Amino acid sequence: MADLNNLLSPFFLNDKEVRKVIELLFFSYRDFTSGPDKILEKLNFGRAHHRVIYFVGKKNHITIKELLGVLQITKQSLSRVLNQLVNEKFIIVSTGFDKRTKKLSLTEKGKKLENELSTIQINKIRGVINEFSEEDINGFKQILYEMIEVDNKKTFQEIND
Amino acid sequence: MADLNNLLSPFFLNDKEVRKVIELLFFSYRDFTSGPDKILEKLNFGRAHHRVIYFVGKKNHITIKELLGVLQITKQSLSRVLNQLVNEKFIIVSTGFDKRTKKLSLTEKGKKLENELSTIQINKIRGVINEFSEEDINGFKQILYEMIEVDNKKTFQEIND
DNA sequence: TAATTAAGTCAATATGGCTGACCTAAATAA
DNA sequence: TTATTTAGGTCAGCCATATTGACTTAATTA
Repeated sequence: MADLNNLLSPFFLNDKEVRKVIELLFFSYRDFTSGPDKILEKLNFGRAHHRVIYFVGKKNHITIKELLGVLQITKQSLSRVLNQLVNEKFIIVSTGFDKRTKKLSLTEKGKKLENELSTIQINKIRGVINEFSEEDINGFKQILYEMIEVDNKKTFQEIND
Repeated sequence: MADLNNLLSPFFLNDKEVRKVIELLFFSYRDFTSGPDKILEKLNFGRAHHRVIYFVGKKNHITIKELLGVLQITKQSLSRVLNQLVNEKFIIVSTGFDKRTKKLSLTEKGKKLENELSTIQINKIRGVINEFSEEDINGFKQILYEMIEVDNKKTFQEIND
């Protein structure tokens, strides 16, 4: 009977309940980014710098084009932020096999910052999901994944090859 | 034995897996806000306007101070956005019982826009969670809630009285 | 009456996006 | 081989959203 109920009409949240989810996303995402924001501020960096550092750390030798695909900003926007990171020696650039391309890597200084920023978010997530079951955590990840648009799901898969 | 395993050592995600969660949050939040962003653009509004409209819609007669508490921005930042919304007749202002305070409300025009924006996000969430069990959805909400800082949990509770 | 509170305003600054126009060098297709 | 496409860069200007600091007004509360 319990299964039947679920088969015939999936669990339904009314508008009021769905709005709570909207708010949970807003509040949780803001607090999720606030930790790194404080560290970045001291370096006169912003969240844009964090994203670049994160994804260069994620995929060593990532090209400008790939990075633009992940971040979905214009190259002019990326350029300003990336040049700062290169000038301040958080990132080094080398030439690819295809000599038109450039490969980005974190320097030791960059790795140190990446680690500092990511550790905050990793610990935050770990602290939270520690209290939940494997099923809850898998459900959480799956729901977030399904909220991503099709094209960006591909991007997510690609950076996790 | 299965329970014992869970009791002794809770389900553990290694750094690589937690990093996937970081990315899922980044991608999903970006796509979550992209729908409304397109509509707002036509009106020469941004996400800041959306937030104001959302929370005024959520709590009719909200005061400036309360709104500042929810949004956590400076009153100078709020002022610019709010004045635009008032000038363009999406929001009306009245005086509170305490005559120092102001009470904000959506006009019919404001309600229409609020509905248009929220419907996109409500449908998106509903479309996703439709595929999941009640347990998964509750887990999802609880995990998001636990990611919120203590003080902001209070704010979340307050706006949902 | 004095202090506090809610709200507003002026000015300057920083960040992070955008568009448009234009350029170079390298790879690839005709 | 020439033409086209691709990867990347750059200059200029614009807009949105946030900040800090200083100051004001009016109303409430101590």
